[in-house]
Amino acid sequence: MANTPPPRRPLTLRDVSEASGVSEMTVSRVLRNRGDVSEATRARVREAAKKLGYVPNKIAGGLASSRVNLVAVIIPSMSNLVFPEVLTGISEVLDDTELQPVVGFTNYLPEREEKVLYEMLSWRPSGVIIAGLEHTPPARAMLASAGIPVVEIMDTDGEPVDSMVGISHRRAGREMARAIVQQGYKRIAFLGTKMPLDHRARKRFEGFTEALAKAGIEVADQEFYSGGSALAKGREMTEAVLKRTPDIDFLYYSNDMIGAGGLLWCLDQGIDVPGQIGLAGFNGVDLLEGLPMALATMDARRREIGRKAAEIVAAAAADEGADAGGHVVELEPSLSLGQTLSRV
Amino acid sequence: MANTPPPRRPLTLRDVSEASGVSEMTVSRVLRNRGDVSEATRARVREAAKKLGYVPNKIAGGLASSRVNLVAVIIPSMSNLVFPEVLTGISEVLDDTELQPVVGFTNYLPEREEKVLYEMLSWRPSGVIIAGLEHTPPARAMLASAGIPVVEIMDTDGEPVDSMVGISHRRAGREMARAIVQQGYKRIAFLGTKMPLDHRARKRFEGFTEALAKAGIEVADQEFYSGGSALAKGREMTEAVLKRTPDIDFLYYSNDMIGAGGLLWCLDQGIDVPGQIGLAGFNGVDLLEGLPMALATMDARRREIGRKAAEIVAAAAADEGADAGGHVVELEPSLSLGQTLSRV
DNA sequence: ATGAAAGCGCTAACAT
DNA sequence: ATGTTAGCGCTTTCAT
Repeated sequence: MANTPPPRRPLTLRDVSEASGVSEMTVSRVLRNRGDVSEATRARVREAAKKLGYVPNKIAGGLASSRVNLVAVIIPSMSNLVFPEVLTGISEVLDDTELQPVVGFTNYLPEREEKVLYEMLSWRPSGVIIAGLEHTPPARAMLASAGIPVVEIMDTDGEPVDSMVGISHRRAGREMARAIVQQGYKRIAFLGTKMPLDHRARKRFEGFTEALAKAGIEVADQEFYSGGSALAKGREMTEAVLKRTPDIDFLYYSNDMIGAGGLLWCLDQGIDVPGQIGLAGFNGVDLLEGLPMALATMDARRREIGRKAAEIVAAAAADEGADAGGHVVELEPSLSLGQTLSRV
Repeated sequence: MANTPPPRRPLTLRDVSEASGVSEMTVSRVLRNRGDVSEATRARVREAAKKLGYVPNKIAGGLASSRVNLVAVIIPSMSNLVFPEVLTGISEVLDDTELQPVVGFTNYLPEREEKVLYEMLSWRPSGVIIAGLEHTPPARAMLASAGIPVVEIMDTDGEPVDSMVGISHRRAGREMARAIVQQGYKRIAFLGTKMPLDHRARKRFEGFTEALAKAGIEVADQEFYSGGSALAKGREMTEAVLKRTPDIDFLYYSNDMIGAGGLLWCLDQGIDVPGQIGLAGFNGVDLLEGLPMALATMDARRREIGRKAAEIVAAAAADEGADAGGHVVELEPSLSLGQTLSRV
């Protein structure tokens, strides 16, 4: 058994062609399952390719065909639990296609987003999925003139460049406010991330205060954090708020993790939840099922957002231009009262 | 102000060359900051490129230079909390380089891993970072003959194809067992994921039982799960084990999430932790700081693993072959006793 | 069903 | 400091 010496130069179609005695063109056809090739030569080519350990060069293929099966996915970070879930949705859908996601992170910085987008576009991807509707003017320009499907995700409060898939965070905030008011809570505090650049959190907060205002209620106190362990922060912030404003009867958190921390703290303190104080979070992270009480929350439908966005890109890529784009998919965040918001 | 009509055909270097009256080659030099170009032409080229909205084509560039600044990252999934953290480490390091991570998911399936690897390699990346040391023979062969740095991560119990960065899970299991025995616990249960393909969990379990055996102790009960909300599963499993084997005095969980669920359940039941029953998890997810008690755990140093792996790839990519590869970095998982393992 | 020629958009290598 | 030429490895197009 002669062992093949490891090639220093990566193998090319030519190598397979020579090894199989079939023209490069036909080898290419076999390897891509295109065009008519007799079963006999098919087999010979396959065998040769396998024996050599040939791996096609998509760089060359992409250049020749001007078709690149990459989808650029641009998100703030991986630390925020929601984005891994969106990505899971995206890759579930793309797994059934030829498309491959390529992920870039912006760390919530507009300049970084611009740079990452530029880098991504230079790979000539088949589509772009990008978080949020707020981008720098150059970024918007790049998206608009890229000539590929662009799906802005997470948020639908604004004008998309092309398509958008998400929920209305303003509406989510309003609905939560209404539910809280309806249960008779009056002294309501808001606890969340500092949000200079977290547009979604800001919109939720705006919707929230707006709906409270309609009921003649103002946010009684608020507290913001950044960084650190969310569960621990939730405890700290809750303590701070209740020390400062003891008559608070409801705590609205901008995410479930800090909400869970707050809940644990309240229970530790022997506070009657939801009788004395009600709580609600945001996101519907099922990671948290199993807390002593089910936290009221609103499902942001992250996985579906990922799936829908990927479907739009995949459909457009398959159609090759037949698709006009401009899809708008607004999903409904579903409120779940859990056990911390319903004063039954 | 004449507005440029949106080009249907993507712009090429040639367009910039014509718009600026500078040769394609020099345009290329300017855009890549290579070679000597006078400040004057530099400015003209930059302006033309900007005005046109030119975005370079890396597909063509990659083919011409046979240099592709992508790093293939192959991991099981995004749902397991540890991988987003590894990715964060990787992208922290790569952000300071020309390299871009491209992520592929295997869902813990060896065949999928093989396929994803093949796809990735066909992009001719500058390096591969892949989770685990266990791969199918074809996958190993591809890695070995790819001619690029390969870093296998998470685990160091085995033989790497090239470099590896991780912790010894066997040792992690052993150390946890020793700590538990040292505190005088005797009736010890193991609770974890079903692990036909989770080699790391299996190795931890092996190390764990091995060290217990040395102390003359056998695992008194065990329980496995798959899928579902980890916190909730932790509760259920804990209840099941304690119902079945009431004299258990220690619960070792294969991850912190189920450990946290177990802890919450025990506290609900009024069980004296760690007096009556001790608990420990694995991973050191700081997500969980803020629980009623700090769960004993062992930090798997995920972020550092990501960073180290990325550094190895980045160094090799910079050196261009000067680097022989074959790096082995075994990090020490650090045990933290928390409040659930030290019977002070 | 198979092959030959041309060229995708860039960059390496060599002029000048 | 700038330009010219060739070609990266594949696919498209057109023959046969």
